Amino acid sequence: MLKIDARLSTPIYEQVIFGIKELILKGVFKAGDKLPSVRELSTVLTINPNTVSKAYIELEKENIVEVIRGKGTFIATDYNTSISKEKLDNIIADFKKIILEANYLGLGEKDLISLLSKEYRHIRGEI
Amino acid sequence: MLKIDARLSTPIYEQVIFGIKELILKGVFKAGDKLPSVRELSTVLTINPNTVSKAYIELEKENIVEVIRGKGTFIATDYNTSISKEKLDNIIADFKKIILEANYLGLGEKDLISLLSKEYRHIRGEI
Amino acid sequence: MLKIDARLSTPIYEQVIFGIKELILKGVFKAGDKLPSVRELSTVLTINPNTVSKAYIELEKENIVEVIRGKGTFIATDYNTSISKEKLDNIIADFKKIILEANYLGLGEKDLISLLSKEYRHIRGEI
Amino acid sequence: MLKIDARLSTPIYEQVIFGIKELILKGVFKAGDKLPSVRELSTVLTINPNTVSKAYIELEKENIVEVIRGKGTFIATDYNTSISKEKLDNIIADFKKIILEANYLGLGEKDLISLLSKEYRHIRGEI
DNA sequence: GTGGTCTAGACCACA
DNA sequence: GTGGTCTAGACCACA
Repeated sequence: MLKIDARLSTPIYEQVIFGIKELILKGVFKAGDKLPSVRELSTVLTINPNTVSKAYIELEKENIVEVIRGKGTFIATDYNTSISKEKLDNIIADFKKIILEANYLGLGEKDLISLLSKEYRHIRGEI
Repeated sequence: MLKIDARLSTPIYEQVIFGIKELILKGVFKAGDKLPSVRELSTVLTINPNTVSKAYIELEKENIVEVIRGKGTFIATDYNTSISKEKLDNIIADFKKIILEANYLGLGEKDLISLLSKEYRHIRGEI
Repeated sequence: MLKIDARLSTPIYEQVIFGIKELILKGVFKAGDKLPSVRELSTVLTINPNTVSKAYIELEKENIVEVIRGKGTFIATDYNTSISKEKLDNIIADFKKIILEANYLGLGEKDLISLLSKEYRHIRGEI
Repeated sequence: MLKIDARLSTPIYEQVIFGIKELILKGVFKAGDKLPSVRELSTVLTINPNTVSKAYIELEKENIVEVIRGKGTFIATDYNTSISKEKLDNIIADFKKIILEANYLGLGEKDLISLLSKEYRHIRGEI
């Protein structure tokens, strides 16, 4: 399910973070579920344990998982969905970059909205 | 017009690249226009000439500007707006990241489309 | 194996690029092999790390090597040998220059073909 | 006949040199013929007079033209076709680069020989 | 004046 | 240890 490609410019630990977020959004992981251990996941993905650990720590900072010593890492039960201005600004900055990039592909506003909706359907598993 | 923030994690040369793309999209720079020289822009932005040069070289590789030795750097006259699969995939991957991120801010499909449209209006100068 | 001559007009980073391409063609480097690190090669060749880095980045853009952050630079496993019109045109333009130059050395078509074949044998190590 | 493209990486003065060499090889210019004046040619090609001048000076160094003060520039009558080791080495080095480049386009020895012959026919006007 | 290459070396993220 | 970014500044070819 979770795929890692070391050749991508996206750091591996970020790929792990997004992979887990995707599995949560798709409902594969639910609140309270136990995540694979650092060692386990690093073995399966053939990546460095430090890299998995870094991803888990980051996910904990975002209140998405809870690390309980001696027991393991679990999907947090209390989602913190308050909108932080910083994160919202990041999304807006990302949209800006995408818009500028799309312009050179001949893609306009309607095209991007269409792509965005399509990606939503894709993640929801409708495609 | 072109602002650089060295504190951002986005590399300075990328900020220059996006800044120029934005000025083109806004119509400030038009096909055939001469960009500021490497030295000039580096002085104005108080960054190193090499950093500006790196941005210009990258823009040239994307066919957005033409570097003419001994004369200067100019906005390309023949836009190459063919859709490359690679670049389209990058946009889709970016959307995916945004969707996953937005989910934890309590933002759904409609919210993101709204944000995207708003950013378009912003770039077009309507806001 | 890889020789750099700073006195040549050919930029050092291009000499590195051609040197590595030659080692690949000769079979010294094979798909998946790890190249020397930027620091290592810069020390061996007594050139600046930035210069080696520039060569590696260029080789990556040509899909000849894969740069994996934190791990190293590797010979690409999936060769992309599709003929791009642009590159083919470059070769033809180079041939044209050579023909014009050869004409003033009293060298004609047969002489050049002979020289070309000889160079092939040389690269294959038959000479 | 003589075309200049400032966007190419080949310096303009070199394009002028090769253009004139080509016109000689094609027989358009013959021994003793007068070349256009520096001003004339720079006006026609809309390039800097210094650039044309640099090309003529270089052609004179190669004994291909003779600059006679107050009269103009003429195609030399005594071709110096002696093979200089330096120029021959340059051609061999160029062939080496082409071979390495061609390898990544999937072109081998026979393909290059074929391309070379084709370019000869093209220059001779057979195509 | 213009961009291209290079050095020497710092600091950083990532694995 | 690995590559990525950046500075400060030199020297060069070209127009």
